[in-house]
Amino acid sequence: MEKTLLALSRIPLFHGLSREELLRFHAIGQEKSFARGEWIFSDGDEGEGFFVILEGGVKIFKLSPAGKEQILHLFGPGDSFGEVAVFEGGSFPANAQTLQKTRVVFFPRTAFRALLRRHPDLALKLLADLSRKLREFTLQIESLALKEIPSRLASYLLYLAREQAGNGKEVTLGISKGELARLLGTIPETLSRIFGRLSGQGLIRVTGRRIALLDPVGLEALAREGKAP
Amino acid sequence: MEKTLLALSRIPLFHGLSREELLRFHAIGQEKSFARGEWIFSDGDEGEGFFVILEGGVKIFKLSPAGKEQILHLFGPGDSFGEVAVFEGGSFPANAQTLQKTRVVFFPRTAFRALLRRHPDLALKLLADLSRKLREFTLQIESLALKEIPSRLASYLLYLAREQAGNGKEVTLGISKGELARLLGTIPETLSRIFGRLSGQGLIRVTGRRIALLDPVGLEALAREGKAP
DNA sequence: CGAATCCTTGAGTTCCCTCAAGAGAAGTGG
DNA sequence: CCACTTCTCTTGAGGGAACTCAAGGATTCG
Repeated sequence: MEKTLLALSRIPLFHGLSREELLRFHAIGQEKSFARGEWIFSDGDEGEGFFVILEGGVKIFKLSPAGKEQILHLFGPGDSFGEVAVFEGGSFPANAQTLQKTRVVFFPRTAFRALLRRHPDLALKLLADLSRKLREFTLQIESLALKEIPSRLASYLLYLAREQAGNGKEVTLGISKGELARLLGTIPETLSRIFGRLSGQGLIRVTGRRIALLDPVGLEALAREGKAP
Repeated sequence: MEKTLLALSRIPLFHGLSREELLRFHAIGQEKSFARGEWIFSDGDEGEGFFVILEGGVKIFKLSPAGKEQILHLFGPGDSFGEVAVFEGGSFPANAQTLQKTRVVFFPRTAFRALLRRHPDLALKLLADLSRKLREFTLQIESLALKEIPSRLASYLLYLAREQAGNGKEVTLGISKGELARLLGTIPETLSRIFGRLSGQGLIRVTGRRIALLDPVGLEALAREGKAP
């Protein structure tokens, strides 16, 4: 349908493609819709292709056998996920679940790879895309291994402030505090205590999902703190 | 020199290239040598290109301001590293240091990208390469966030057993126990205690850098253990 | 307005780290 | 080959950050 074609043209991955090229990708893409909280795929599933988000939000996460969750990525419109299974190994390396009502385009592995061979520019864009994800993972590993939780939270708040530039030093969490805990590698109880502690120190003020960054300099210092050797 | 050309042909990334194609990559590659413990690049450095290891070993790692180290990758002959800076962002996302005397080939960013456009097969190989690294990172994040240290160690020992297949359930650490601690996200003291505990439980026997896996089934169970929700 | 979810707060525990010191292994030079 | 330094590893005692368990408040939503 035409609607999807227009949507595809707005996806960064496909920027710069001619209308004709776009049509080829449109021809192999399949639009799919998911309700809030639906599973798109599970860790270890055979990956028959990858996804590009048109609308909504998706979390990519790992689960421990006992059910503890670690969020790896939060993705929104224009982001792609599941590429790993297309280019290597064949199985998805984590779980994917929607955070809201979500529309995606699914690109089947074989058809996409065949098309990719004839579009070196797109291959370079995908290389950049995977590289960005690798870079984000290095930051997440650094966060998990080398920072304490208050420092991880400060880093995340400053990251949000950069994303939501111009909000006058106030950021809005796009996710619940429970999800945020699972993104930062902790649990809601601990996160709640740390919100309280940082508020007590005058670094932030918490009003529901809105966080006022009262002392950006102090937060920067906290974000930079790391564990001892 | 001819020697490097032969070495290039043995690198998985360049498998399947014709002699002529190989010569083009050989033409832009620069061989470099490093002594043991030398820094190849630092976190945040401008990345003018990437590296392929001919001989030796390299660790990629992050440092906290206080000097705590987290190893992200250990690479050996045939492995490449530093690609992230070639395709996105321009700076290296972590530090790289040799573990032994090491020879590498350096491919300058611009020349490599230009060449890559004309070799879609190589682009697909690089996509597979980056995808494998993304998959490994998901495992490492899972390990750091969802497993306790004994479980991380068991996972690593079983991973080594798979790599060093056929050694009759005995593996050899390719790195010092100190490095292993920094790979698993802990410190030598803790690792030493856990080696002791697992030995006491009859799961392993430690003789210097050689570890006998006395109870693979028990180790599998330990490796699968995860933190509670 | 009640149910369900999300969040907060408290008390107790645990895993792992810090600090400190000694034992062992490995490489160096006489 | 042996004393030497140097690096690596082990062991002990103590402390702290974060987790578990439990229950009460606050939102949200039908």
